[in-house]
Amino acid sequence: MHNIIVCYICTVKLMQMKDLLHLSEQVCFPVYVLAKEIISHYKPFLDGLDLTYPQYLVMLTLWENDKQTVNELGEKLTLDSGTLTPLLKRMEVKEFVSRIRSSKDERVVHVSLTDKGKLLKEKAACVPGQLMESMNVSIEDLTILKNIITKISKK
Amino acid sequence: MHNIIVCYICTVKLMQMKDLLHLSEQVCFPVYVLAKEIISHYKPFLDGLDLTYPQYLVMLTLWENDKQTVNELGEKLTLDSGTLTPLLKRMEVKEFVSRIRSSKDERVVHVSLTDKGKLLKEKAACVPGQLMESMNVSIEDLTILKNIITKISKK
DNA sequence: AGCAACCAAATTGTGCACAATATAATTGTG
DNA sequence: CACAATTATATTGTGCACAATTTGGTTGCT
Repeated sequence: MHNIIVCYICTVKLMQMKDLLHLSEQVCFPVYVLAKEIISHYKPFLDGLDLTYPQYLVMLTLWENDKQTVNELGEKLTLDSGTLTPLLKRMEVKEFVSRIRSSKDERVVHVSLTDKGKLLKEKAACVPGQLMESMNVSIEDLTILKNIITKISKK
Repeated sequence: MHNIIVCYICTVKLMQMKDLLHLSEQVCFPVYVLAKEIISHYKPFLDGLDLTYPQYLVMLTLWENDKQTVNELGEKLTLDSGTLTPLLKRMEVKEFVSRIRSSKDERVVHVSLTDKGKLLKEKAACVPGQLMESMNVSIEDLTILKNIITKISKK
């Protein structure tokens, strides 16, 4: 832990103005690569559940709070209807969710878990643990990553 | 800086088993969102260059080292030919790159910058600075992020 | 030389991701 | 009550991203 901190401080202190232009390139690209890496680590476990990563995110959201509108899902996952509508239709074909248009306001579509979708939660329970093992990362590192992203993203 | 470090240590110490189980979701989802956020911050600047973010990555790679094979680009950017071939064809139509099949080994395609592609480097020089301003993030935070991702990704 | 491995790109197919637009329903205002 | 503004979802079009397969070329082995 201490070594990491010393490393941060040294890196920051040693940075010259010249490097400033270069730095943002070297930061944004690794984030983009890491996101793809993470999804590829999920893949073997999610394959067993017949879910893609974005579909898994929808299931996580619904397991936490069943019956949500497309809009609510989109806000929580930062996805628009152009992405969610076809994705949810594929999940409906697999019978993990049902899409029911509201009778009160017919513009609204409610997305709910089917029994099969609810049951899948048990099978998915081991995914986080398996993932952590597969990524082979320490809790400390993950926590640092989580905190720094939270700080940067909250803008 | 010191506050952040104290915060990490406290967070790690205070974590409960229940939180540990969901740590992967608390990290992986934010990474996925941050990657999308960064690309959306690039968009207004890259629109002015008539480049998408993955196309910009190809240009960065070629500006650093002109004339590379599809394979070399794919390794540096972690993209396969199914992604790169159509992407490079679109960049060829825009006349930023040329694709020339090797005469020595006709399986190999060399990708080079056109004059227009080389000239674009001047116009792109201000992108990193503009992006930093648009994201409104400190160099210290970016450095921490970069270091922790480098540590996690190198596996 | 002949032929099996191997290799580099391209192709095909599925699934996001998002901008722009369309459609239809609801709400607010005079 | 009419009607403009707003809202929620769907649709369309473009561009990745990656797995699986194909095509054609090269290399190594006997």
